Amino acid sequence: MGVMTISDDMPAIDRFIESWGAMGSVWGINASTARIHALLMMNTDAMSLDTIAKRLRISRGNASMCLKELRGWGVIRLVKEPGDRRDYYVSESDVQKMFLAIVRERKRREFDPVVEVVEETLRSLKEEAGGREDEVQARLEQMEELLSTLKVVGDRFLGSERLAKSLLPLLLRSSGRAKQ
Amino acid sequence: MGVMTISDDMPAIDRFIESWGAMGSVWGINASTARIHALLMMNTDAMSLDTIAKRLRISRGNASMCLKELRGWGVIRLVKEPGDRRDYYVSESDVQKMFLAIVRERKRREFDPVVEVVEETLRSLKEEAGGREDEVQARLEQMEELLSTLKVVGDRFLGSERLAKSLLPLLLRSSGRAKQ
DNA sequence: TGGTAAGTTCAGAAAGATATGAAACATGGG
DNA sequence: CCCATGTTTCATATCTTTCTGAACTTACCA
Repeated sequence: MGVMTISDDMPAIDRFIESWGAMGSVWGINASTARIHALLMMNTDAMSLDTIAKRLRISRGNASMCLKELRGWGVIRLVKEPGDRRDYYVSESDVQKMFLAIVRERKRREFDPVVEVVEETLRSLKEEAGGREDEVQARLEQMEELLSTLKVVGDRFLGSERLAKSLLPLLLRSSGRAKQ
Repeated sequence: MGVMTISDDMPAIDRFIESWGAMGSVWGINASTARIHALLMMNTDAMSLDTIAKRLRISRGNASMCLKELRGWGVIRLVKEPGDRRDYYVSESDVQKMFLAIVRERKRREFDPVVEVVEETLRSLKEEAGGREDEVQARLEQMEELLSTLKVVGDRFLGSERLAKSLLPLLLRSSGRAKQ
């Protein structure tokens, strides 16, 4: 059940689902969640929880939690068919938007708080060390710089939908590698 | 013993070590490893495995493995004191360079292979779908675009020391799952 | 009402990641 | 050659994350 290995003789759609699952763990989303996401992206028609769970061979409970998470990221949407009590799900169609939504949210809740603490401790260390210990002071400053760079780039990049979207193709073009 | 919570009344240096440990898990390095790294960054003089393990209250075995990993990332260096059989370790002094070394290496061994499989499956899916199914085709193309953008941004970003200051660490977090 | 077909939650099982400590391995002197 | 000292490896323990399945809730309809 659940996650399987990717082999050549399975249908392309399944290979995609599994590889997207692996992709998920690269950017910090668990495999089941990413697999559901992949499945919905490849299905234009809405799917019920039950169908999804059966298709991916995961429990209904797990599917329910994953769908909740995906709803939380805003990358899927619930649709109701009239005269049917079931909840059906479709993927938002703008893939880049989805991607940004996830990255942004993860940054906000995982990256930002940690960086804040590190910065705070760096400040105390600098104070404490006063002017002494050149080498250490230099490293502290380098680290502060690194952190603030990370923060600024992150904020700039993720701050605005428009900026992010227009920035990406720009980088693409100037890299000299024609896309597609 | 080992990892502790960060509280105001502990010395700034320890607060830094612990917070850098947390930072580590944001970009996919386990806490012990990141803590050792922090300790070495804040110590200009070389430290032996034994001293490190005692200082951080972790086992010598664990310390040994973490040091090995850090050597693998190229962010610490082994130095020998004449007339002493012990191995001493010092951190490379350029923090940004270290950071880049880690991110670059993680990209190479975790991000690139996964992206490659996803791309391959996207290609087969496109072929398979032929011209039919507009909506799905459109999504496939969007995803290909997203992937190639990520790749290009990553390469460009990591290719040049100067540009290379962020984005990927935000995206790349492995939770340690996809080793080597 | 009671029955049923959903959806959600959550305690605990299973899987996975990390850490320990002791045994195996190395090496440099006497 | 053997001891002392230091390092690495690895089976096992611990801690964390993910998943399951059953209990619980809700909404509809006869």
